[in-house]
Amino acid sequence: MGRPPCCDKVGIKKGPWTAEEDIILVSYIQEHGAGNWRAVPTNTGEVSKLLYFVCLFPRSTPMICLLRCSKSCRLRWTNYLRPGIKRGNFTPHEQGIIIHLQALLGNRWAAIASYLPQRTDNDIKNYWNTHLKKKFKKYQTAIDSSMISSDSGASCHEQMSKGYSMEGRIRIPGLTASHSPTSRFYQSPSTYTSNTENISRLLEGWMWSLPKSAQDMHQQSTIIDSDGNESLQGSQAKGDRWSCAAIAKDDHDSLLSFENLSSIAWEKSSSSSLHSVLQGTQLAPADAEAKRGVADGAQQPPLSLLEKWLLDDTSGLVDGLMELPADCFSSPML
DNA sequence: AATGGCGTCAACCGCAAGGAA
DNA sequence: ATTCCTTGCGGTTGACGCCAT
Repeated sequence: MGRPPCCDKVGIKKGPWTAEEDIILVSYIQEHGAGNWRAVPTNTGEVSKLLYFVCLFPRSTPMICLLRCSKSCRLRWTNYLRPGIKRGNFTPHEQGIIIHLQALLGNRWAAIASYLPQRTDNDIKNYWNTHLKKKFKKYQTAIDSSMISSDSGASCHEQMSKGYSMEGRIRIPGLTASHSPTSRFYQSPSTYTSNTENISRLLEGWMWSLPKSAQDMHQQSTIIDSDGNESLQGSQAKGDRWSCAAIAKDDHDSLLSFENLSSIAWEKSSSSSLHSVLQGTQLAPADAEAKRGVADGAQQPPLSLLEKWLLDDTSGLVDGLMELPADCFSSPML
């Protein structure tokens, strides 16, 4: 119980991870797979030596083990380095899911994250705390002040969930229709199984200081986001510290061969949660149809009130309130 | 230009659950 | 049955960047 023993040792580093540490960790996981985190800090010395040997580390880099506790290694992997993680702004649809599930599940971020496999629970938690919670409170206040005489038995949160649920949704036994995830957001875990984007992104940082011809050989791994912008994220921004002169292509390719690693990682991380949620789920015909629509890239249903509101923060609460479902203001007391 | 306030998010902490020995 | 270890989870913190003054 309690903290892993390594965290009590003197010399354990804290604070932001460096690019060197990320590379050591990723290389280690490529070799040994994710898990057995306790062994990571002590066993990464060999990885460090290898990276030094193939000139991926500058000559000045000391050959050391990761000076991180096992827990820190695990978190760094699951929240940042793991393949398949989507970073950047949350889409209105993702926001809608989060608000909807938060209303249902409370602050069970891991459960909520299981409906958004590309997002980590930490990401969702942060996003809720920094963006959505405030928006929601603002909205709640506006509603509360407008429905003094309405049904007081249900909270505004519940009322919103009710309103939000008026559109077709997956029905999951044990969950009411209003509390089910929206089918159009569901993606098969297989979508992420072979996603090595994060790792490639990380490793690409190694190439920054290579001659242009060498960089061109790996140009295809440049990340292009949904808006078509090329991007380099996270630790990669620190990549300019690398002074490696050249890397034999074979060495590089071997380090880039993360297919096995990512498959293992995703078999473990994505199949369990998402499948367990949906296991035993019987889709109503309409919902099954909706799910097929996702696969076909079909037109999405109209945005709910809440989604509209999220899309336009300045749209004015009064307008939004006018669009609330009728039952949101109905009161059995009247 | 300096600085103070605020927002964001990566990382840490403490606890609990589950499994192996 | 108990202990120990690993992993997962949610709350919190602190560093950093942006912006207004």
